[in-house]
Amino acid sequence: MVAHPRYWPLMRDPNALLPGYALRRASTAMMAELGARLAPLGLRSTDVSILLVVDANPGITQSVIGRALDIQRANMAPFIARLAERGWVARQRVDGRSQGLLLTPDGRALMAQVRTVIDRFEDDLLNRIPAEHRAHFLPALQALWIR
Amino acid sequence: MVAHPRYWPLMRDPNALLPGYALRRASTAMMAELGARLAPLGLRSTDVSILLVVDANPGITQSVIGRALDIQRANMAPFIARLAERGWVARQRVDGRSQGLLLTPDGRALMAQVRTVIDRFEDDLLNRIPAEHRAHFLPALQALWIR
DNA sequence: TATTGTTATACTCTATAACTATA
DNA sequence: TATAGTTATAGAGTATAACAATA
Repeated sequence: MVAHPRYWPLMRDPNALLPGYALRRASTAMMAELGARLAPLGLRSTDVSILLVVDANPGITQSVIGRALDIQRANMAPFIARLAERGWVARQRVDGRSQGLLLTPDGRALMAQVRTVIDRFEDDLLNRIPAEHRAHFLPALQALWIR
Repeated sequence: MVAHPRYWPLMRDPNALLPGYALRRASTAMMAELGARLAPLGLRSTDVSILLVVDANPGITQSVIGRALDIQRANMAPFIARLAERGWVARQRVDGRSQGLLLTPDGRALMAQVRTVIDRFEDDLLNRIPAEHRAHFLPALQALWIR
């Protein structure tokens, strides 16, 4: 009889040596962690990405945000609708088709809390990386998606 | 009148400076790329992760694979069923509850093709990273999810 | 003609609960 | 009592197609 798989003796996982696999596992682990920290604010990570762009670019439209964050127009609609419904984002007419987006006073108050969570999260993430690799992390990632 | 958002002049994206955000964008970009390369083989990236573990650990059960790859038992079932249905993986009794998994001859032939795709993909991924950052990439990622 | 915002829809991935059969 | 495999289901994220109003 074979050893019971529950106590598998020397499990070999070839995936762990593949940068692509490690990238996916690291991403899902960190996004789960971030999601847990944002849940008390009623936000998900995509909400935060959108709010940061609106805050830095008052009057921007959801189409432009979508192109920057690589989110389809069709998928932006419910995100913005939810942020507006909760009173964090306001829409102002740009022309007959477009509406510029702004943070409301409530939205700005929320962002103060968001920044506390994000700063802490990013700090903790970087500190999990051994010091000698830390400075290389962001440039390496950016090379994989920017442009 | 404001500048039309389509031609947004100096769009500021605070997200691009956040390691956590860059990690997510890099991961989704690379997984989309891998998905496109695996599609001709009728495989998705999770199939490949599973097949690599089975190949390296003949007789392993799907529960043990799930714990290694962080896939819920309930979500492993349809993956294994599909791989067995296509004739790439065979099940053999371990005890009344468990079944050990093995690659079939067809499965081994498929793996030769899979390895060609994966080797090329991982090579291309690393080569997109500037040389001075490259060696730091895998150790940094592993620190974020291993253990 | 092209673009914005929107709805509808579908597919994947992920998470939980519950069931059976077995240990 | 705990585990393996399974089914059902629900929530996200993501992709395409289509439409009305507008440029």
